Amino acid sequence: MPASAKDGRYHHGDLRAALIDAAIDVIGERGVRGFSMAEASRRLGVTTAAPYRHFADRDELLAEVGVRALRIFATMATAEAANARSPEQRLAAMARAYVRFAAEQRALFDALFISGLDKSRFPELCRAWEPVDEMLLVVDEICDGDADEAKALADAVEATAHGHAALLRDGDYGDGPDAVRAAADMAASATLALVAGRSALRRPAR
Amino acid sequence: MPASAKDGRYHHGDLRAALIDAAIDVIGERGVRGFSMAEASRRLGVTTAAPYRHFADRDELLAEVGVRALRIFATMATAEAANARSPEQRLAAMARAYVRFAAEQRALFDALFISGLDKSRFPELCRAWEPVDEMLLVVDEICDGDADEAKALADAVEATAHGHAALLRDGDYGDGPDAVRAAADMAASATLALVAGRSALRRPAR
DNA sequence: GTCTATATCCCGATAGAC
DNA sequence: GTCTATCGGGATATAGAC
Repeated sequence: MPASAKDGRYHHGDLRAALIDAAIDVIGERGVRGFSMAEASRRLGVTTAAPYRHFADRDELLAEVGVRALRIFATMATAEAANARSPEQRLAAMARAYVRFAAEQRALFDALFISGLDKSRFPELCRAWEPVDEMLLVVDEICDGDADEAKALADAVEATAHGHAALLRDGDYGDGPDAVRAAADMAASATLALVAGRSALRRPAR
Repeated sequence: MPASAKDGRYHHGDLRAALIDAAIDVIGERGVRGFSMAEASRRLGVTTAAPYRHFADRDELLAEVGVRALRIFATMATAEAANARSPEQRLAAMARAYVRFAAEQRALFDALFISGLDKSRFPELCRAWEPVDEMLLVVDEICDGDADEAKALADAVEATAHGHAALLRDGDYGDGPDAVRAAADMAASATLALVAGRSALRRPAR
């Protein structure tokens, strides 16, 4: 991460950081599509040109929001997994956290997944996935010894968690806390089902 | 594909239908974010105000694209499932079709899932899901008699298929035909794993 | 009832002054 | 680093031609 602005001599000590915060606020209130550089600038009392001294374009700011999103998700997942007794339960807890993250940090989830951002443009954002990948290494304990199966299980669990989170975000499960709980439960039990049926992951599927 | 626009002058034969086609073309070439009413109008040789005689706003046109998307997906899934011998294989074929749809009909998938469209605003679009839901009723044959398990399995399979499709679209599995094949295989085998481990779907996940 | 012409407002982005 | 000024473009609204 490039160093942010120095201590505050100007209107904003750290416009760069303030823009990231403002972006999250705006996305939270109006959605990613309602977010604009202009709106963020307005909230911070700077002109619409000011952000471009810190971010090449709108997407670069969104990517920075994405980096923060992944940090927060990793924190949530770690906390959720802390109480789990078995590797299977840890995996299920991660899936649950994925869904809760989509619901509780909607702005961050949206920046990451429905902003239309081309993530490959931002190496920093790619690197931000690493902690998540590392957490998924629990699969090694589950599949002990079988690396192919472990890899397949990790992929399946990630996709399943993502699917539940995305469909929840899309309104497929309804709205409100009940929908979130339901989606989290579904993701967790689907994860356990994948673990239980994991021998099917290695066979050619056709 | 309906008749294209003559450039210029007089009344368009069926601007409404032409706009839907044009929208799909533009999204295919420039992505959902690159799509605008203005661009579609330009391609059809009408003024930027003309589309608003047929669609209240940009989202209403996107929703219409979404309706077509679901029709085409249902066709693809039906075709893919036609050769399957068992209910399990039909379910896996549907998951495979979901992923292939995301890859082969990127414009339609994007209109549906990464346009940021609020689908609940469009009842017609909600209704367009029905054929998909009906196809998922194969789960009843798999879980025979156990309605709760069948419901849980259908939800899990849909989320898993969606997750693989979304992550493929996001570039997580790389690009090109190999990535598509890999993602489709993963979705299919994950589906079979869910079937195999489905007894875990009913138990409280925590 | 369909489209053109026009006009307003907002946004992304850039250039150059302080 | 930020501001002023500015360009190009897109989303709509309205008025009027056919």
